[in-house]
Amino acid sequence: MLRSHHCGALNESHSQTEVTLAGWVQKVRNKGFIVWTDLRDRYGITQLVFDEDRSPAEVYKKSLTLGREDVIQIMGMVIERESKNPNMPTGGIEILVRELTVLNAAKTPPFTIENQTDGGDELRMQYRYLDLRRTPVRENLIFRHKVTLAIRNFLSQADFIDVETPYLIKSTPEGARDFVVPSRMNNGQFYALPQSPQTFKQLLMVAGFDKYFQIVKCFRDEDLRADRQPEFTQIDCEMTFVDQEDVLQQFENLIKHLLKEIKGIQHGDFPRMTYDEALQKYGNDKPDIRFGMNFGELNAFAQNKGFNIFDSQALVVGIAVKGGASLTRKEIDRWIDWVKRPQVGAKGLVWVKYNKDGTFKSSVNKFFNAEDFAQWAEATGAKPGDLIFVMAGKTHETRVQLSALRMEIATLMGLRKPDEFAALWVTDFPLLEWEEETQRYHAMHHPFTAPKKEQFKLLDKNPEKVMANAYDLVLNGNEIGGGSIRIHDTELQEKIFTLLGFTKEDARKQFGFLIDAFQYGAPPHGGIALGLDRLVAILGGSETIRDFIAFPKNNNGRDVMIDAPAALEEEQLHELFLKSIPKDPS
RNA sequence: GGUCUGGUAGUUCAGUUGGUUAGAAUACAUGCCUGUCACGCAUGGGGUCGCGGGUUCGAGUCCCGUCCAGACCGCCA
Repeated sequence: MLRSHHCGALNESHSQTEVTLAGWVQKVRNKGFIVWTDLRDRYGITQLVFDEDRSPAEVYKKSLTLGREDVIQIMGMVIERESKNPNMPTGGIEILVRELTVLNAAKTPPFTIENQTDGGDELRMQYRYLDLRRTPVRENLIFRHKVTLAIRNFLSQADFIDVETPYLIKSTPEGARDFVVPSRMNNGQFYALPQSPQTFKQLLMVAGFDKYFQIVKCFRDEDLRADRQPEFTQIDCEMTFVDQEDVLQQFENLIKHLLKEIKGIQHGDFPRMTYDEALQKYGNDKPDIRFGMNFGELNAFAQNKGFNIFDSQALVVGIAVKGGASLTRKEIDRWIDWVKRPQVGAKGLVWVKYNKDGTFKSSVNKFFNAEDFAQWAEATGAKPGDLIFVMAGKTHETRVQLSALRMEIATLMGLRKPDEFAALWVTDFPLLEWEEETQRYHAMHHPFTAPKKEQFKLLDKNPEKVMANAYDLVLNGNEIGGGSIRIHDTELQEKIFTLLGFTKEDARKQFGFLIDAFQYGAPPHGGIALGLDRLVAILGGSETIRDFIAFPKNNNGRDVMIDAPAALEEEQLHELFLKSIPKDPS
């Protein structure tokens, strides 16, 4: 052993014992006659003393050469400090060093290894192994470990079995773009990395495993965001002989358990909201319900009063901003500009100040009177002192735009508190969605999702009206999971494939194994997949999943540390039957 | 594919209307300092102002292009 204790272990009770420690030099404080060094490892920091009088001369001399992040080993005596530091666990003691070995000297790191580092994101990612030495980053990963462990324990106790499914599978046209892997042994053919183990977990149900889970990497070749990585981790689950209610109960219990175990929070029963209701009330199928600002539809009170912009639109809808009546004209104009940005795309924004004295002031005073505004206030829940923002336009588009405004205002007003948790289920999603671009239906969830039984007959006449037995789990305005009851009947599955525009041959080619399997006694089943990265980040009080991934990719899907992706050697391309792109002759 | 923001010392940033030798903090180096713990004090080194082109007597600053990074829209069954 290179050490007798770790760097967070020692306190006054160890006084006068001989110890051997090893770790990284966090900081050197040279006071002239005495040198203090903070020695760091995963567990903590212990102060070392090198003293002109008390230390061996050559040890003291060597201590003067120590630099940040050198890896050293020391032997010495635990002594009580003359001046103690009550802010650190080991602040009562220090080690009077008798022997010093530099195990590995370090170059000066490009940024400071401290809680508040001076390094920017890109640099930290490039030297991620240094960034990971920092306490907050390390703690995020330890936090992730705890969440993952709690999930495994919970699911295992609930009789779920962890089964691994393959990463080298087959590309399918539905859904996201696939990452593909060329096959050396099969000329011109490719594997695809799974976007999810969907079909495999269904086959495990056919195989009688009853309850399956896997904490598994999934891959999607789509553009990234703060909460989206090309490879991400799912808690993938499937259950046999269950209906929707069974799945919701099981995983509501999991999330409640995590909140209790990890955050010490007792969360009540999760509210349920249909997809339609979520859009109507929040303009969003993953609403953040921690603060009010519910939508108030104003068509009945705002149309046919001579304001043409409202009269000509399908929907007039508003929200109340608490205390917003005190906003200046300039501040309101900034919001109007904000919603007009191409990212939001609204045409404009009508505002009404509901003053503390009960009067109204608005950008549309000409067309509406106090009685009208009072009805608007009633519908949006505005109280004196609040501000009402109103948008009008096409129904869905306008709701989405107002939702963007609602979320932005809430964020800036500090209403999205990271230590407050509100989960809900969104249910009754449409089974299919009409896609203008390709002029065909596509599955809103995925092609294996079962329609609601009572709506089977609508499939032929009015497919877009059919609801699915699908559900999303939403936490603090983030979709952290989604699932469905699956189709387990060959005939129904084939019908859905047809609706999705597959020919019989295509369906056979893509999913023949599943169609076959369904003919050998497939039980009713359903499941859910939770995004682990997002879940951990939100529980940890952040919406940036990169902070909770050891080696994340950047905006462009690059790993800036190992510099991937990268070109291949000609020889390798040849072996994989891939033609290299000819070099530009110029 | 699109919108926006940024790129100046190892690092994080400031840099006015286009005008003298491009600054601060921190990091680094050297010296001083009898109990530091964000130690303090002094001194010093450190710059292809992302890259290319243009306007101008003169460009870190203005214009065009391009690369890189971040946030968002599209996309993500």
